[in-house]
Order: sequence, then structure tokens, then C-alpha cells
Amino acid sequence: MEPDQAPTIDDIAKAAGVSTATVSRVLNTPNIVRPALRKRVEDRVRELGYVRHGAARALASARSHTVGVVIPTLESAIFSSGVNAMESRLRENGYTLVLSVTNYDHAQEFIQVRRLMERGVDAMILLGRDHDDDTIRLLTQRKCPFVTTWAFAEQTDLPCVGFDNQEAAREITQHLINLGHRRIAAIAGIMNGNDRARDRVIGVKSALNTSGLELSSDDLIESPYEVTAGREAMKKLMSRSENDRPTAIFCGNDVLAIGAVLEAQSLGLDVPRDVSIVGFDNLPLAEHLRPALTTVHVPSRRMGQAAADFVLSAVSGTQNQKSIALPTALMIRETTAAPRAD
Amino acid sequence: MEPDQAPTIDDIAKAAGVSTATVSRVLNTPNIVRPALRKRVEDRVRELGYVRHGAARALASARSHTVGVVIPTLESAIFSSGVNAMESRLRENGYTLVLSVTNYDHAQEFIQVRRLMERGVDAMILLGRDHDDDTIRLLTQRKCPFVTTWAFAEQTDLPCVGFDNQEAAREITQHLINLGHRRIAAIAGIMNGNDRARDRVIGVKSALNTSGLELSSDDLIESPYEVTAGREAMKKLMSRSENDRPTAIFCGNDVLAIGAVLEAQSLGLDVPRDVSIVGFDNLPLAEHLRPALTTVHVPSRRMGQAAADFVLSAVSGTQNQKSIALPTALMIRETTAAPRAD
DNA sequence: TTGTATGCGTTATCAT
DNA sequence: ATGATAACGCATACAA
Repeated sequence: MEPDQAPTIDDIAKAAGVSTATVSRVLNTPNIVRPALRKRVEDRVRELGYVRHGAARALASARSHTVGVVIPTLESAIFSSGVNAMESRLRENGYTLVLSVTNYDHAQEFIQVRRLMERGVDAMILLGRDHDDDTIRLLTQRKCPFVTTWAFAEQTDLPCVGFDNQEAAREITQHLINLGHRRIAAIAGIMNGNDRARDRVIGVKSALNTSGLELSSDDLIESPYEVTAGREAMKKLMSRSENDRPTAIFCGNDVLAIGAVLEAQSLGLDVPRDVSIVGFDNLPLAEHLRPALTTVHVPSRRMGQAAADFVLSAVSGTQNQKSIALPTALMIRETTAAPRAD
Repeated sequence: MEPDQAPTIDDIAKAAGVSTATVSRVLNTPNIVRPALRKRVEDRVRELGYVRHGAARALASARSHTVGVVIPTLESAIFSSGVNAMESRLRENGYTLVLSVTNYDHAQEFIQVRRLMERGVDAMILLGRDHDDDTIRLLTQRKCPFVTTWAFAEQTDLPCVGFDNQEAAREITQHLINLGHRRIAAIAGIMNGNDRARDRVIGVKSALNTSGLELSSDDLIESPYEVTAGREAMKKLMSRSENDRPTAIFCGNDVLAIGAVLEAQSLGLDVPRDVSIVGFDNLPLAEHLRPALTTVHVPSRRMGQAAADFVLSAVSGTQNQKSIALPTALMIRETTAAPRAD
């Protein structure tokens, strides 16, 4: 009954009594073909259940209508949220998202960028500013439009759509300082190869230094972005004698912060009376927790959307701006207060 | 310096003084070409920075080495986790994941499945058992190997790699019954078009009925999978007079359950003394919350991996089994206890 | 507005 | 083991 072989543009052309060129036009630029003919072709397309052959189209037109997205992991809610937004935006514009996960490994990233280029993506979205030179060289050399996201910096040669991680960390740290904290510790993400994690710590140090304070190396712990790791780091920090303890903790993201809060509570400490804790990301959960989490709002959806728009306009040659800085917002909630000692 | 146009297999052939066929062999089946020649070709490939042209390969070989994944959303941590696992597995096997999000809309799903077929994916992974007939027909007609996931059922014609949502819900409800609860309510996900949400409620009802109990329509609330919605539903449930209240709540997933717990606490209720709450998914956070959440462990990573393996073996023709049932596990934690009234 | 014909870069078949 | 060459399905420049 149904044809066994997928019908091609030739089958449609034959069935409709037109040329393949006309079928192609009906499919791609319907408005330039006479309505009567168009309808005849469209009817055959429907009857035969014709499905366009992407590979053939890509080969002939040198456009795959595909965008590659390369991120560290999808196990992080804030990244998934960004990717979700990218997908919507790309899809709305007729593009398909091709996904690749690096697990925070730059060598892997290079391999995957390469593979996506082989797959013929028309553009690429990368995460962060840290990349192997090879990766950027490959992209540039082969003229594959791309944008980096999740980080913005003035003095960079890479196009980016992101926010200023240093500045955001500085602001929230300043908030702690304003509340009277003098001994502030940081539970950061793994900084090696992760510019966002590094920049956040730089922001913390910068704020502290401006007030004549310091982040002692004892007060800086690097942890993978997991609740358990946040708990462990907090435990370590709180195991010290009471007057050798930080009164406030900056956490590299909300997952670590949640871990820190839970550990503090489980140690019998009251947050924020005994210790203040702030996070980064503003996950949907942050405002609901008790105590609610003071954190930095990261505009993951807007950023994903903006990054998609950016490469889309690059592909269509309508690219005007070089980079885009998105604002973050300090979300002050009850988790944080002045330390009781003051 | 660098060539402007991307080099083709012809350029390599010319530079190495061999035929394009040989270059192709070096690239695809290196072992069947004489080492000396092979090395010569490989050197040119490296020198010229040759990158394979996926579209051309796909056209000539009728294989794109690409798999389409169509899911409701990436804003749900449990789904992202599954997709993350799929991506890893596919990538390890030389395949690339192409992603599409439906926002729980079956009409959208059809459109997107169609689009992915146009893109030439070699196979497809769908989520759940509910789909438009058109979607399945298209897949079947065009002989696109596919598997559905996140749900398993004996009597189904669709290949699936999933777990038994009904049974899992039944078990956790039975747990509540065993603890002495007689009045059990449910905060379910939106059931329309969502077989997982529906099956879970069916499981709840089934367990209740077996014990001569019922789920009154007042005690069943449908909510989107969001913390806020969980809170609202809980508020509604708890606004009734004390002896018209359920003593235990089944939640359609952990996000709803977390909302319910937070709302209960914010109403001054003690969980689980005043009301028991159970969830579904076993998110990483579930065990850390205080009280920790009694929930059903959903093996998202294993399932993602198994689904990827399934379509991979379908593509390579090594498909033996028709469907795969994965086990869930009841995670009993302190959230749940017998109601004080008993 | 429509048709003709070439080429896109690779794989695979068939020789050698 | 290697080379020549015909598909693969479509877009597009050009012709009509």
C-alpha cells in the first residue's frame, strides 16, 4: 500500500507533472510559483508522504539549518534551563539543536566541536571563555560562526553573550561586608579550566580587598557542584574553633549553597544567625527554601535565547554587535544577616 | 597561509597522489590500506586540516550517525539527567544527539519528529507512551527505528525502555497505607496527554482500592511540575477542617513534593507528624532535605543509557529484545510515618 | 513563472 | 590493495 522507498523530489515531480526545480521551489519559496501548480505539487507531497532529505539539501545548499551546542553537563539545572531556551529559539527559527556534553574537559570539547563541524552545523554555541586554542582556531579557520556564553568580559576577542561573573560575585560579597561580616569564606566550584568559577572567586577577593579584608587560603574550598560536596566543605569550615570560623560563606552556586545550609543545620547551627550563606544562580528552589537563599540571579533563559539569536543573526549575515552583556540581579533574602558577634 | 576553502577528499587525494577511494578508505577502514600509503594520506589530512563533510557522507551512505531525542522539557532535572546519559552513550558510540523539546504538546511532537526525520536521524528516542497516531505512523512507515522511554507496559505495541509507573506508585501508596494512613490525597502532574502522570494516579487508586479505600475527587489535584504549584495544591488541601484533611499526600514528583513539604512547614505543620508527604523521582536533593523525602527512585541515567543502547543496536541490526523493564526502588526516609491520629 | 542541467563531497561497486 | 566512476537527493544558475 504505502511506498516502500521514501519518495524523492523526482517522484513528486513526476506525479505532479512538473520539473524537480518546481517542486524544490514549492518546498522552499512557495510564493514564487503559480498557485495552481503549487497546489498540485503540495497535494502530491501530502499524498506520497514526502519528507525532505536534509543531507541532500545540506550538500546542495551548504546549509544544514543546524546549530551545535557544547556544554559542560546537563546535570546542572541552570545549564539545562539555558539549553532549553536555546532549543526553543532555534526551533522557532527553523533550526535544530545538536547537543554535546564535555564534562568540563577541554580536550573533549575540542573533539566534540570538531565532530559537530563534521556534522555540518551552521554555527556553534560554547559555554564559558576558557577553551583550547585548537578549538577556537578550528572554528575561526573554518569560518564557523560561534558565540561563547555564560560569561562576559570587555577585553576579549571571543564573541560572547553572558554576564560578568566577577562583578556579580563582588556585589554579593559586598552585601555580606555591608552586613558587617569580616571573616568570609568561599566554597567555590572547581576552578581549573572553569573561568566562571575562577571569576567568581576573583570577585569575592576583590570585594574583600577593597575593604581591607582577605580570603585566606584556608577559607577557600573547591568543590564539584554537588549538594554532598557543599555539605562536606561546610563541615570542614565549621569544624574549626568558634573564633577561627568564618561568619559568612560565599558559595560558587546554589547547589553548593543548599548543601552548606543543610550541613549547617544538621550541625545544629542556625542560618543566618550563626552563619550566613549566599549562593549563585537563583535556582527556582532558592526562594522557597527556609531560610530562603540570598543569591545572584543568573538569567539562564534570557541568555540562552540571546545566544541563539546571536548565532542566528550571524548565520544570516545580520550580525551587528560583537558581544552582549546581560545583567544579573542580587536576590536578597532572609538567609543572610549581620553576624551576631558584631 | 591557511586554505580558504575547506579541503575536500579530492584535495587530499591529489596531495597524497592517490585516488579519492583510497582517502575514503583511510578515513573509514584504515586497516585495509597499506601502512605506507595510509600514513601518507593521514599526514595530508592533518596538514590540510581536513574535516569530513557529514552531509555528503550521509547522502552517499544513507547514515547520518545521528539520533533524535524528543522530550517534553529540559527544565525538569530528571529529564535532563536522562538526556545527559543518552548523550554520553551515543557519543561514545560515534553518534550525535539531536534534541527537540515539545513542552508536553503532542501536535508539536509530531512536527518535531517529522523535522528530525528530515534532518536524517538514524533513530529516535521518544518519551512516554502517549503519542499522536501520526507520529507513530510516520516513524513506522519510514522505518525509522525508535524507542519510547520513561514508561514500561507489558501490553504495548511500542518498543519501550522504561519502568512501571503504576506499580511504583502502587508500592509507595501501599507504604503509606501500611503506616496506618486511611485518608490519602494526591497532588498529581497534569494528566492530559501524560501517561506517566496518569499511570501514577492509577497506581495510587489501585493501592487504595485494594485496601477498601478511595481517592475522592476532592483529594486529587493536578498541578504542573513546579514548586509553586505544589505549594498551592498543598495549601488547598490543608485549608480544610482538621478532620476533613488527608493525613498523607502522594505527590506526582519530587518537585511537587518539595513544594508540599515547604508549604506544610510554612503553615506551621510538622512533616511527618502532622502530615506525611511522599514524592517520585528521587532527585539528588531528596535525601538531603530535612525532613528527607520518601520517594520512588527513577533510574534516569540507567534508562537514558539503556534507551541509547536500544536504538543503537536497532540501527546496527543487532536488536534482539522488544522492550526493557527497569526496576524502580522505594526510598524510605524520615518524611513519612504513621499519622498521630492513629 | 517554469524547465534543464550541473555540481555539492562522499561512498560503494566494479574493475584491475 | 588500489583506482575509476556511478550514484546519493537536492538546490540553483541559466535558459526558455
